[in-house]
Amino acid sequence: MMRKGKQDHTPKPVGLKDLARYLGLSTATISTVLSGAPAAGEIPAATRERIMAAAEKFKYRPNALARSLRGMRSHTVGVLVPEISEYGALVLGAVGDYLLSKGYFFFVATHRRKPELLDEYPQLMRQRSVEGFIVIETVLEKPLPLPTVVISGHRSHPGVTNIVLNHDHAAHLALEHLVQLGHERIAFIKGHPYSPDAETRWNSIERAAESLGVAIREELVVQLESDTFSPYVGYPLVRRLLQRTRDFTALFAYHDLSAIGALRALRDCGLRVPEDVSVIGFDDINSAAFQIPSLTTVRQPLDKMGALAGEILLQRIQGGADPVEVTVDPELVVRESTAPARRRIEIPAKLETVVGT
Amino acid sequence: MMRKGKQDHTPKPVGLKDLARYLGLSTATISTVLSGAPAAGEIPAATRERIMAAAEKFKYRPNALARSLRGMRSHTVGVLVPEISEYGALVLGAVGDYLLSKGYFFFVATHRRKPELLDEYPQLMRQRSVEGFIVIETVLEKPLPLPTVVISGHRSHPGVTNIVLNHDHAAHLALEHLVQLGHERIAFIKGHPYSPDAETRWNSIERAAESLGVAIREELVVQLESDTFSPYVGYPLVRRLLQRTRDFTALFAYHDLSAIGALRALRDCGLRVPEDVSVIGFDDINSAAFQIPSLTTVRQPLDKMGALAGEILLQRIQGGADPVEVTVDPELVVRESTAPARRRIEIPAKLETVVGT
DNA sequence: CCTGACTACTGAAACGTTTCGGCCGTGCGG
DNA sequence: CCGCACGGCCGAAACGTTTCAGTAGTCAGG
Repeated sequence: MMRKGKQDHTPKPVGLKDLARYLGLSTATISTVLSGAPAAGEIPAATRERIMAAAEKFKYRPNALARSLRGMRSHTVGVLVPEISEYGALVLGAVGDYLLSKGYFFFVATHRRKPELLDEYPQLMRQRSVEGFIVIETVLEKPLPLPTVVISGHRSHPGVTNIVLNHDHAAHLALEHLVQLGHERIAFIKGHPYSPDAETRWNSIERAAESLGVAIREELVVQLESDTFSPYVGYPLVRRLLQRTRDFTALFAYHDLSAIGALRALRDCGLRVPEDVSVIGFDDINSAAFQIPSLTTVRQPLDKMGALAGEILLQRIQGGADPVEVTVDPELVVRESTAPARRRIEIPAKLETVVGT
Repeated sequence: MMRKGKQDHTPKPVGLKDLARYLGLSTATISTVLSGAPAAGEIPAATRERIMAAAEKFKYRPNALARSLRGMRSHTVGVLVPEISEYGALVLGAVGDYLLSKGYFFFVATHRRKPELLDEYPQLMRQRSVEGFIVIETVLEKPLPLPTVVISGHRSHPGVTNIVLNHDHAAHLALEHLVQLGHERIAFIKGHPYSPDAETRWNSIERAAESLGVAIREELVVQLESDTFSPYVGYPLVRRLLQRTRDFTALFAYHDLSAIGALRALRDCGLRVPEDVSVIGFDDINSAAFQIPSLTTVRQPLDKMGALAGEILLQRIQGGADPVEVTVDPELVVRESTAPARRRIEIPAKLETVVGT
């Protein structure tokens, strides 16, 4: 079914001039009153009310473009995100709610990790007069030309505020949990080389491991490569790991996403979680709780981080405080995918196959 | 750590006037050339190149606000979405990619299903001169004052284009699959009363059921109520259902989300999927494939729907074709959560309890 | 030498606000 | 009756573009 052509073009919206003509006043006066400028105090209440009433009557809506052009304040910020994953969605939602509540709108651009897009979008946004940037899960090669708040970015630049998780704390929470359950041989999934969090978190894990007396064994560490943002990221990796060795009782994944893929890979290889292998994830995305078994994980307060990013950015835009780094704390969420380590069975080599079946 | 005050304010960007002064030309000429207006043909190549070179040299970037104000074209659209769920994220990503590729930017607002926000945001967006709206998964009470494309909205309004799944086809695919596996007693999770898709889909299910000779039993139908967008939506519902009766061999959920919750509820009640109960979802969100068991589902081509919405909206903005409804086709994705129905065990009533244990 | 056509531009208005300096009229003190 | 202060409002510029109607200058044709 089809309609033809353009429908009735919206009737030209009423502007300040129309009101001025109607009221027999100048646009200056009306603008002063309606925009609540301080000078509005000099206008007698009677006139003010006349103006209000007329504005109401004709449903006057100020044109934001003109206002921004004149005032050099656009009340708009740009949000840069690699893609809208479940992680990104949570942060984006929180950022958006905060900004909207403060009268700011925002442009979103997904740069898909392409350097040329990551270059271009901020430029385009600046042409559109955004007042600042929020950058999610993205490595910034150089600082942007406006106030910027980066979530999980991990790169110091002059003029950008980083919001980061306390990874030392996070790594410690997770490993401590495993150690308390008696795990000693722990496998790890490291993050993608391009993931800003990956390196930081890995360093934290190394530190935590050392302080807890856990050995990190080369042969039990695998690294994410593939670029999809489905749980499939973890799957082939863990399959390959299991082909090499099954000599571990716990797996600490980079992600909930990769942990979920790992769950599946373990099961497909005949291993039970958590009886044979404990799995712990990271992030606490919505679906983590609804895996079978439900996923033990380290929660990042993504909503808080998003709201915080919005708050700090607006502060900075208004020329306020200008923190270089803000740290938020993780939380360990224990569910079903972790359990006491299976007893290390000391078996004479010749019996091993028997027990293995 | 803190820095003080506002840092070096971005140096005033160069404008047309600056170029004009530098080149000894008028802003009119420069604008004509740089914006590629048809009249640029009248300017000799030598001058054109001089202008280009200067623009390049001073990194001239036209101010989009001024351009929009003058030209009454903002190259911006507004996107309205209840919240950024996994469903919304996929659509939003696709919409965004399409729009960005065509030089459009977009504002996103999450109305959280609050009527007052749903009223207010379109107004605010119009003040910001958006040229049209894309509305996702939202019931529109009245048409918006600009070209509008609605995804999964199901409400006819003059001037709005609906993009909808072929629900008849979808319902038929799903039920046919179950019937072919021998299922006769099928439980259903109906959508929330406020979900635009819910009613349409339910009607389709009724039609499909009739044409396939499947009886829909009142006592096997439950309806979503809660408003979270985690898989938890399905959980308590299915628990309650199971308390009433276990006399069904398959469950057709409204959602993948609710299906995932159902998986968990079934397992918690000691039922195996798919051996005891087959489960089929809807949407095919990313995590559907990575449940254990992986979820059989009816896929909605969300990315396609998003891109389509963008495409149609831009067409309409340019005064082009104006379809009232566009239908896209679902696809059945068979995974592990469905299997042949367990044999109906004909039991004398007196033995029932025994068998039940 | 005048006319007209063409080339290569320019001037200025317009888009819808905000804002600052100024202006007019009234009332009061002197 | 004059001057001044003040209340109440207005004019116009400015924000950075686009675009339309010109207009100087050149050149060919008559």
